[in-house]
Amino acid sequence: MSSDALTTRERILQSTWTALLDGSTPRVRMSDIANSAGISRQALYLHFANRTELLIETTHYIDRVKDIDRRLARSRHASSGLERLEAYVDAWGNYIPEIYGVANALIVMGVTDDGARLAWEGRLAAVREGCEVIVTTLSREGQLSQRLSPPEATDVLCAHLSVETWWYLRDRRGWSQTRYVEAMQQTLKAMLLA
Amino acid sequence: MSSDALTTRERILQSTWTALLDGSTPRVRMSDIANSAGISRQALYLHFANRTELLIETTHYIDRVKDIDRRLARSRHASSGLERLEAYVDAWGNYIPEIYGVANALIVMGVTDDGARLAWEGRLAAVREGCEVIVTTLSREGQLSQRLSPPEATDVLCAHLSVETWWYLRDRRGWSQTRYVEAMQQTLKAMLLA
DNA sequence: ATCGCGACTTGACACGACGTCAAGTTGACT
DNA sequence: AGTCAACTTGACGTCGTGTCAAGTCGCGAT
Repeated sequence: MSSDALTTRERILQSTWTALLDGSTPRVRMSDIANSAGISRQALYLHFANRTELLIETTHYIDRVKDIDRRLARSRHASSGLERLEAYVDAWGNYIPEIYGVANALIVMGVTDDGARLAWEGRLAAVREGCEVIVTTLSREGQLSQRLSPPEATDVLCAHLSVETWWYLRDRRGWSQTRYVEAMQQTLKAMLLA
Repeated sequence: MSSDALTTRERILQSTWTALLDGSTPRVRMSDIANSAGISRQALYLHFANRTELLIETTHYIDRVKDIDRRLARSRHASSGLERLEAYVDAWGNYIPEIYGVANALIVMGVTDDGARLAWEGRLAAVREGCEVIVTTLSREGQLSQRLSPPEATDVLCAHLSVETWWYLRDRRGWSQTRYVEAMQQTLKAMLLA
């Protein structure tokens, strides 16, 4: 309970995050996390039921530390759909690098683990909601391209903002983070606007 | 050697393919493949060194059976860049469903297995080459958008033709295969053309 | 001061999947 | 009849997850 227990828990979450992020170990093991947190492997299970739960809690920890809500506020308060789109791509596109390690682990685990899959699907659903608001706004303003119905436009927008696309351009093709955001804003506008 | 050995090998490859495709087992095990091929698990290792090699050989088997070269021929022989783009999206977009199961297995394995990662990266490189030809043609014709440099346009094209994007739209959002191809052709044109 | 308790440790074990090894069996060709 | 390749059966080592049991340690309440 006391402040000591909280500290250990947070040390575990922090270790998990950094271990997933630095990528020195391809598949981060429970023992890696334990070592880096300075406790025994078994002690992890005193704080988290299993690997899946630890990963999910780590995403919440990151959200808390990085204050995702504040980042999205600008998009929510934008006046036009176009501004909304740009602000959203900026906020989400710059959030991806923060959660990439955990996201990737959840995606990979999702193949066999229901908990991991559900956790990641929750994330995707949240992103899709954001996309839906943007598309609805654009549509109401008559800005949306005739090529796509609003639901289709939402899907396409969401698909192109995927972690996988970010990873390909940023990691494999060596794009800078700012160029990624900029190009995404431009190409998505070309794709979605009338 | 004789026809019997060949038959067993092909039965294994066929079993691997269908097992990965139907998705009833989340992570296809060597024993699943062996059972479905009607041989013992150990006998698999008489034909393939390990799981990775089996998966890679399966991709080659599918290429042979599905005749990927013939499918891409139309794109290669197209006269204009625009035609090339449309034919390529059609060919590759309709090929994804065929290889999806194996692709996914390779991607997931690639996290820990170098062989699997290299095999899948080879695929990506081949797709990127195709994209590069299209972009070069468009650029030579003066059709390419000013928003993106040719290498950038190639990256963007390749990223949007990813298996992951296909999977999201087709599997998670329930798009039909024809709608996927059609929408991809349209949105990519809007994105890339001047 | 000491008792109890919660946080943590050490060491052992079961399980599932991959991969390996050794000792058969089987069937076709010579 | 003998050989050889393909295949089988059964056992084993390895690695990572998750569980269990028996301890240690420090701290706060009585």
